[in-house]
Amino acid sequence: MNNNVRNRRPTMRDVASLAGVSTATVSMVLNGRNKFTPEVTQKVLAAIKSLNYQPNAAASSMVTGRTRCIGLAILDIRNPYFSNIAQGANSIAQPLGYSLIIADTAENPERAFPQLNALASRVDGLIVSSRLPEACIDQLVGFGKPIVMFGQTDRDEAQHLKTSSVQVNSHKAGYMLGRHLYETGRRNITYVGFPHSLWDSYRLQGLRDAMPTCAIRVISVPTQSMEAGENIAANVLLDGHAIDAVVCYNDMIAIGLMHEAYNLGVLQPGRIAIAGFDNIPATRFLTPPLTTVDLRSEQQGVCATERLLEILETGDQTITEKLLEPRLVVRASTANHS
Amino acid sequence: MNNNVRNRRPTMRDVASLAGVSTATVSMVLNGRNKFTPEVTQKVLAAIKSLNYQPNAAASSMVTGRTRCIGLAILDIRNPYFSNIAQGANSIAQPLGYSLIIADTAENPERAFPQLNALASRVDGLIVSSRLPEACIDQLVGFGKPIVMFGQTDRDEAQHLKTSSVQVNSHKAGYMLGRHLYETGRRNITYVGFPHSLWDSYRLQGLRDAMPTCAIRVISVPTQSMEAGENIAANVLLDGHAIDAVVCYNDMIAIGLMHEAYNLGVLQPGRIAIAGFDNIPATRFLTPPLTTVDLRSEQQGVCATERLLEILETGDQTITEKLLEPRLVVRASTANHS
DNA sequence: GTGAAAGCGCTAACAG
DNA sequence: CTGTTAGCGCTTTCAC
Repeated sequence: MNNNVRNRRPTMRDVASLAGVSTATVSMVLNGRNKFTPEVTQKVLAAIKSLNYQPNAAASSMVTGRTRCIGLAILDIRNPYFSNIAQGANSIAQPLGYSLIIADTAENPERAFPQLNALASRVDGLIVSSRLPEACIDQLVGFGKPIVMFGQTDRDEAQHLKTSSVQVNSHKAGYMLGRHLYETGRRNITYVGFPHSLWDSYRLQGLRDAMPTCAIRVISVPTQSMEAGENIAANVLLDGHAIDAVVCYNDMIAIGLMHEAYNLGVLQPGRIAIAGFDNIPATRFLTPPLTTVDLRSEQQGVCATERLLEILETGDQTITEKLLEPRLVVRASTANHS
Repeated sequence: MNNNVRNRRPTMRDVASLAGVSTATVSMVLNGRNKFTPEVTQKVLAAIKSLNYQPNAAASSMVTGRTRCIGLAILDIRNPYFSNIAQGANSIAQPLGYSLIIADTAENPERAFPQLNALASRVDGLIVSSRLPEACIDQLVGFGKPIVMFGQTDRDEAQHLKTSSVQVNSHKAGYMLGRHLYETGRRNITYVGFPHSLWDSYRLQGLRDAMPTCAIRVISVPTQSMEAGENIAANVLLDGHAIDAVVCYNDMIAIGLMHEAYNLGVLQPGRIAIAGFDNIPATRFLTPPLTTVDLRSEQQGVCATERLLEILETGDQTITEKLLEPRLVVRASTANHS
């Protein structure tokens, strides 16, 4: 009556009694602590196999205080920039036995906060990529779970950074693209911005600093999507402004804008340069291929996860800032045929 | 000494003693069970806020036996087909308070099994999209956690389905595309297949059935990526075969192939039709826009999650099959200018 | 080297 | 309507 298996999932106690050892032994065998006699180890393993025993993660978490889950809060999993981050994060987390819980906060922006709350209670630490209200970040920090942010620039009253961060130099990214356009003779630039993003103004400033003698016209779009680029194309290209280059906040917008520009028949190859940011995989396969600045999205995911796991494993709470260098990727969309 | 807060995170007991009630009351207030006097509710809420109390999800799971997490096993989060599935799943799970744990099994195929093991122990149920070895599926089923599969076709010895499933009619998808090509006068088709996928042969058979008098040449690629399409393009287009249409296993392959075809200069608009499957967002923005068959990826994610949550909430273990209808999306890449 | 036992924080009976 | 209490399954000292 004591090693019965009933209908419920087998527990460690079932394994222990079948193997004729104590639960402590089973636990230690599973976690590879002490060395036991091969005989005991064998018996335990055999019992586990025969019962098809699966440890209960919740019970383990409760006593260890660790879930071996990490949370990844991103804006939109369908955006390749974010799915690359997720991929990079997963490539680090998975081999170390950590699972990734992904929270897509765009789905329901007004519910982002409760969602992140729920997330925070299930994970050992968080990687936060979305642009969140400061109050939200403070609250998250208040949970006491380690957080690594992308592009963190906020500081507390004493100008201390609140969390470790990974960022790519947005100003430099804009500057590199600006230089390239300037050097290929472009002087009349329109920047299609996405002011909702933290990084928007840095990219624009980089552009400006690269071509200080040129005025840059700025037009904004409400979402970072191909549709937004498509919708804004006519405004950008057909309102009578002299233009020889359009820089978009990201590749998605650029793709939509470029597509619609050809649709409208206002774009002759080589006349108006088009460029974006991110270097999403599709950019290389467009006609013409799109010039862009690679923001190392996958590497961002890798670095953030490495840092978070380091905090988790070592307890080192030092606030670090990792800065990644952008890479200019010149393709035919900015070629100059004039 | 009894409502001290020490250094650790506050527990429900801290809240209870600060509010001057019992832990049961706190628990019930939080879970919205009984109606308490407004006074008690207020005190509890105030204590929670003042301590910044956050419930411990592991402890709750242990007693309820439910984690409110669901696992999503997909092949590659960077593939828009899969990220759309994830998006659809999230749109259902998130408002109901379920978190999504995403396992990208392509990262490390030989480790897929331990990874899914770890996943299974952390979730209430699984949605499995990747093509997994049958033994792996059996094992997953053996855990006793509800599973919903995409495109499940395996049956046990008695020809019973093992899990509920959501699928899109792949044969019909192929057939619709085949009809379209046939009706626009295409007779010499090359199919660029991805035989590793379960659905590959159904799509091909659908094509064949739509044009029974035409021989279809089949060429395979090893991965479902734009690079694979790019690499195979010369083989497909330059080996002397008469061709007037190329159908690819999916849009990614088609995008790569079409791009390289223009690069090679072998594609005059309207001469050779190109088409794919999935209707990923980028297809609409290509030059020319790509004809494809929409496989309702987001809807697949929605339906699978709805079914899984239904199983979880009602306990209804009936094995169901949900069949989604594909939609042909005709665009310029198959226009006939001859 | 191995077992006994004390909880981890929470929920859900059951009493009151 | 509210409090007491018994575990959920596991890890981890601490004895043996």
